[in-house]
Amino acid sequence: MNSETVRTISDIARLAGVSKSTVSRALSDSPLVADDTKERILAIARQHRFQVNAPARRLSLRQSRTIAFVTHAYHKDFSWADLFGLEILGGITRGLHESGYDTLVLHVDPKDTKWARQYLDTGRVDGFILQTSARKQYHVKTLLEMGAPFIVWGFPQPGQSYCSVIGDDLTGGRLATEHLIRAGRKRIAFLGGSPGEPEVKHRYAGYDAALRDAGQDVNREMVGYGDYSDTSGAAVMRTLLERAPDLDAVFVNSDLMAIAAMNVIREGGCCVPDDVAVVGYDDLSIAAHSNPPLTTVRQNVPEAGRLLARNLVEYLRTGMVTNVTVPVELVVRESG
Amino acid sequence: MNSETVRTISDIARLAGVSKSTVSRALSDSPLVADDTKERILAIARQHRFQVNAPARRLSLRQSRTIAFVTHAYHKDFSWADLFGLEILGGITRGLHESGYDTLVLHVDPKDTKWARQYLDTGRVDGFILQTSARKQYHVKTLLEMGAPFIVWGFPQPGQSYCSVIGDDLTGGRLATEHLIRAGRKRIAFLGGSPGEPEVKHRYAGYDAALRDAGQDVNREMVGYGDYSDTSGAAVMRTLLERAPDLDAVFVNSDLMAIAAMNVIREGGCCVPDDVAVVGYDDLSIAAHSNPPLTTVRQNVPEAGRLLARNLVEYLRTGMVTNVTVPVELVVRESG
DNA sequence: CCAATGAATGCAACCGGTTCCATCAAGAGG
DNA sequence: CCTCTTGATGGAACCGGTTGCATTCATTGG
Repeated sequence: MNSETVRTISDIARLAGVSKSTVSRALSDSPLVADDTKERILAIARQHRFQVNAPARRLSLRQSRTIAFVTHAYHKDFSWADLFGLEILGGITRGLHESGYDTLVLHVDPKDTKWARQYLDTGRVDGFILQTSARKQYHVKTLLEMGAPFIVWGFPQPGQSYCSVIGDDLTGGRLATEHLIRAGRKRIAFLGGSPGEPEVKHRYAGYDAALRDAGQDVNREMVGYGDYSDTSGAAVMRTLLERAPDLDAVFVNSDLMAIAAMNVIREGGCCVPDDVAVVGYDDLSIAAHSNPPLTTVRQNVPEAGRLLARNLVEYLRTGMVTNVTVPVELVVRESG
Repeated sequence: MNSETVRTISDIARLAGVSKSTVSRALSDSPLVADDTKERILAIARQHRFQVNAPARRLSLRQSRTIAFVTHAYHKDFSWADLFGLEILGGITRGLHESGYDTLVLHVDPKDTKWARQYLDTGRVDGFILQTSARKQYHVKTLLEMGAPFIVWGFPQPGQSYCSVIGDDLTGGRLATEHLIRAGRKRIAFLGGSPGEPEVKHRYAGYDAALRDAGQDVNREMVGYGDYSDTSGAAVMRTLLERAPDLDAVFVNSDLMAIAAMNVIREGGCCVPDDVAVVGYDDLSIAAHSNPPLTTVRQNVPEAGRLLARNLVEYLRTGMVTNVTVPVELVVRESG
């Protein structure tokens, strides 16, 4: 028995003395095959370490069982600014693997408009997971128009129907701000992500509500916006300190911006958290290892990734559109 | 002209009034097709935004034009300890994309032995890129035995023939150590990666050679080994400081361990670089943003990833085994 | 005892490409 | 003018699966 020659279901069929239809059915555990026949076929398959040919199955079934994780590097290459993407990717690969899907990494140029057709119409992937933030709405629009299956990390546009997973940003903003208020801070700044994003608006709303509840003023000059990256965090933090040198706390919309902000604060001769308390967002793995360790709002990013995967697969199977909000919690460390 | 109905080369053939053989040839720019016919066919294809079906082509050609990036997370999920993997992945996806290949992310359990057959024998991928460090040699052995095409980040085992890309670790160790010597350091410790790895041995050899050239002693108790992760870096740094409290510099085999080591040094009341100078390895993006910014040996990780991709593709095409050493350079920042 | 029923299996078409080989028309050479 | 070559194209098999439909055979009810 030379197992090298057993590559196709026809080979198995020959060995088992049945037709390839029966082998195909046995391998997919069809009830149409008698139990003893099935056993015999599976035994032969195991014995020869048979693996079904993926392209053939994909051609026949017209599905690839592969999902593309769509991202664009913040800079030319992947860098630590893409740490959020890395952590969510880990959850996605796990979730997809659990569902029998493979994960393709797609680095798209934000200006490119053809990537979706190139991967979907060719049958290379069955759907997309969007995490990229720049021009997200534009890409969503394109995908909706072409009827592509996809799921997004972020708030769905009102009036449009598609799958999404998002953190509870309102609660996140509130938790962070209330924590700072409880710690006795009186002049709490807000360093947001990209202005205009619903997520950022919700976090701001939580911040605003917490301040009002505590009877504190909301001060325009204590609010600034970046783009989640560390460099923007540093720049905006500098502006905030110029405009409001007496601020004693800042709620920052990402851990990376928070870490950069802490460096800026220290450069200015202030101490974290004694002079300025800092609360970040996401609770990436790096938050626990920053100096000082970062107090932050945990989104459980890997779990969010897993949900993105499972809900997209569910959508492919049933067409059910899910919009899930994952809970957030405050993780108190030393920065605020 | 309803472009929705144009999905296959047979559709194009009908529209162009030729056979599907001719369309297939025209699409792959075969010289067997007359130029005017080719033009006509390509025009129709463009007009209907035709894309060839990947599974069908893969089935026919028996190649998937997909490469798996094999990794295992350091911890349960991806974390900043996997930053090296993220940056090399960026280069890999770029290199593969340039060669017309897709990138699959494969999270393998280090104990699993079947992953290679599951992806290669099914025709889901054409080859593997190994970056994972735990049990690398074991996986290499398995892949060699099954004749799988692959390329490795790291030193090839002597006597075995397979593709690899690796940094110039000997020079790297020498550059780092010579820099510390020139800065007047007298008691330079070595905090290595996984003991036994050829890369680590070479870096140690460079360290050793530089010390000897400068007439300095090599001291056993000033040498320790971790596993590249930040946690191991912190632990080993603590041990080194216990064994040799008077050390005034340390050459660390990864940026993540170096950053963790700097925190440990500071905890002990010492100052970086005044009391203890630190030189890292890799020059990940995070090195420029640590506190203080890290002096480190740059490997140009994204470019290494790109080389891994291109050389594996080259191997698939020609069977040519390449073993490339990429140059390293010292990047002087503030930590040492 | 025979027809109807249903379970198990086989046949053949199909998924959408690639490519070997045959065919055919036009031009070259004798 | 006829054969030979050459270039362009078509026909059909093939890649390795899945599945609708036909077939076979044993069982069961009338």
